[in-house]
Amino acid sequence: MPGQHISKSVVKRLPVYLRILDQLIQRRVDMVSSKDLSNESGFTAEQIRKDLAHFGAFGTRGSGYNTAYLREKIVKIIGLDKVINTIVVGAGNLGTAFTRYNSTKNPYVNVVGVFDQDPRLIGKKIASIDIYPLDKIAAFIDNNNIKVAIIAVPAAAAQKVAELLTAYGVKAILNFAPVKLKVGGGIHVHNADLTIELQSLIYYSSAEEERLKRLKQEGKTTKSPKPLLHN
Amino acid sequence: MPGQHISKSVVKRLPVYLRILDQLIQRRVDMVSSKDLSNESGFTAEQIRKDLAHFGAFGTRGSGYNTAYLREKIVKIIGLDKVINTIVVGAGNLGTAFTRYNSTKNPYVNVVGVFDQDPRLIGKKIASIDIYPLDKIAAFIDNNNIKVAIIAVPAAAAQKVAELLTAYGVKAILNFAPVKLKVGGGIHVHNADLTIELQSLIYYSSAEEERLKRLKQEGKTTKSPKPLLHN
DNA sequence: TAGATTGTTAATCGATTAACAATC
DNA sequence: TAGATTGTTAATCGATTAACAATC
Repeated sequence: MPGQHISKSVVKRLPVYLRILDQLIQRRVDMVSSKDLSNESGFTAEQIRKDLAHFGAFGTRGSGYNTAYLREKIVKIIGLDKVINTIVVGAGNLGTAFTRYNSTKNPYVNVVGVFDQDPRLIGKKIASIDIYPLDKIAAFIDNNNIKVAIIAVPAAAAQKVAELLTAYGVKAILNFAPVKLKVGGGIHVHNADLTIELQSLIYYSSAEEERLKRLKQEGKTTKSPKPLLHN
Repeated sequence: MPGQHISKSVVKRLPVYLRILDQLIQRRVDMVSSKDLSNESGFTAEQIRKDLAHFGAFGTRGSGYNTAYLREKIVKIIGLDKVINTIVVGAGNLGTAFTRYNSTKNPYVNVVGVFDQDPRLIGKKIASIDIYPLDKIAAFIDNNNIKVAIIAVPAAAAQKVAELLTAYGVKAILNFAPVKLKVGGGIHVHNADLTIELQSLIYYSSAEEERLKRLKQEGKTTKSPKPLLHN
């Protein structure tokens, strides 16, 4: 049933399928069932079939999916069938690591420039990618038709950077800064706040029932403080 | 209505509330409404009230939530009311950047050791945290009662590391490696696959309807390849 | 008391799971 | 033909949104 709007959950799973297909193709496996994909991805076979069915009928009943064919389809669905150039804003720990990591691990997306306001970094390189001053960013986005960018600047600077990026045509942002960016309609922001990822994990590291029970106990003695009349 | 099981979506939002409360407290704001929290977080006010109501009644009708009081409650709910020590496995780009980033930006969780199998790194430090050889990890987890760990090793090594960690009592893992980890029941894994985050963003960087239409067109001419009989 | 804002219940929406007919 | 596995429809589940009574 292709045609309708695709949910975020589905879109987030597509690159997982792509990664698995790339691995299978490299191992010269040419057919794969939804059951196999389930084993590799952790998603259920039903869900995988349903996800793919949103875009078309790519499989063969009785035998599964041709890996190369399905890969090609998914690449097109995501939009990775042409060269994708991105920029990283912020050459600190995260920006640098992301740039390096991406250059070796992500065959589909290129970081083509890194931007920072620290003059001492300008002219240096990260994984052979040049670091440019922040005030060159507008021209760069324009000249290179950049549609996707990574924000890896401190929280206080992120909103301004987001406005700069979107003003010059960036449509999608991967945001490492711990702030909710306010962007216009049609702009997609994906938050990758590592502090939050780690903190929410803590919740699961000790028995949750215990903790909630303890909290409940305390609630009986502690009272929610009365609001002060002033302020 | 406190007591029941809390969904993942709710748990993921708690650290966001915490971060905002910390900021408000620092600015000496002492009352905050769900509406205010909504503005800062991007979640709806109704959702925020509902999330908090899972754990108790922390607000005051008519005036909102006391920031210090709510912060204290959330800290306890997540389990951040005592010192949380974690370890990072893998001292490559991502492991190093994460360790540095965490030490300056995450006041609630400490990285107390970094592990790597490369002998040249042993004895060095990252943000004043020692790098230890991988074969010291079991004793370290034991001695320091580590319950949470970060995996930042190559995909091929990640499963083994996960098994090692969980065998010695780690209950929650933040996984940067691009593989689905197979872990036993009761172990929580949070995947932070940066390649996938970025790739799924690409989907939103060009008009989706256009792309899907084009795909549909092509589907009419290209046929799903017949499976070969051999294989 | 009037105004504001919570906590909670009910309605809606969306996503996942189950089931199975279609078909290779 | 028999066995396998897809694609799709129906049922279930869970999460979000809306509405509002409670109450500070």
